[in-house]
Amino acid sequence: MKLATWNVNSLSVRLPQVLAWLADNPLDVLALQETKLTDDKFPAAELQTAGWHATWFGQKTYNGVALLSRHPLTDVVRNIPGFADEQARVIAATLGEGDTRVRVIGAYFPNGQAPDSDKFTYKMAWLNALRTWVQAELAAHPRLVLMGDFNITPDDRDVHDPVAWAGQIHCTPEERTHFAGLLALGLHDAFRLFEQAPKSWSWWDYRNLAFRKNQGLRIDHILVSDALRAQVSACHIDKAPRKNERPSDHAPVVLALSD
DNA sequence: ATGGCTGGAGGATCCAGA
Repeated sequence: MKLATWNVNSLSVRLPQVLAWLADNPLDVLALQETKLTDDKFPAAELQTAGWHATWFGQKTYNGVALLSRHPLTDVVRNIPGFADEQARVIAATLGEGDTRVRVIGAYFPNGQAPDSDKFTYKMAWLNALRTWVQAELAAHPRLVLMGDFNITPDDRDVHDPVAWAGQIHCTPEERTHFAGLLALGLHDAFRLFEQAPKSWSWWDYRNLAFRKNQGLRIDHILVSDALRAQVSACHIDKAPRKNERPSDHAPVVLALSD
């Protein structure tokens, strides 16, 4: 079974690239972030033609998340229950049935803009709500994957220039403490279960030739629960779509689970 | 060059992203 997450920075712009990438990279489930589409504009028909089930949750201009799946998805939850939020950032669903079913949560974590901003305060509140809810989800669904654009670098290995980024958004101690708090629930950063090349990023700024110079951050993550950890056989970042014409600024992260 | 692309909204620039 293969799962992936990809912040596409507008699904209407990137749908052809998503379909092309999926044709070359067979998956069971893909979590999308920043679809930037209201629900009536979601390209369900095109995806269905390509053989994908989908569930989606979006809004105008900003945010928006979706799950694409080769198999039906059930028990869909949109956003964090009990956390009033104008912004469409979370979609969860269950794949399969019986003892091998997997709960999948796709999330677009708040950016936070700057550590002294109101948006950072919102990011902290959102992260608190997320942790409480994920803890409950884990209790109900031990086989769980939490993946998406976390907008957090877990540590300095995930930052191309840790000195310049020290204390900046994505790299503050507060954000990293929240990331560690998710791991403390019994989740594992799948990428770090394996030896990885140094300077592995999932995002590169559009400006400054950042991709060509490989100046980026690792902010897109796949966390797997204790119950799934033994089945994780690979996790990698696929840089190929970042080389496309008119690319997303994020690359997909891919997880393989053995049967 | 001290925020240098990109997408969306709207119809010129501005907001937001990370």
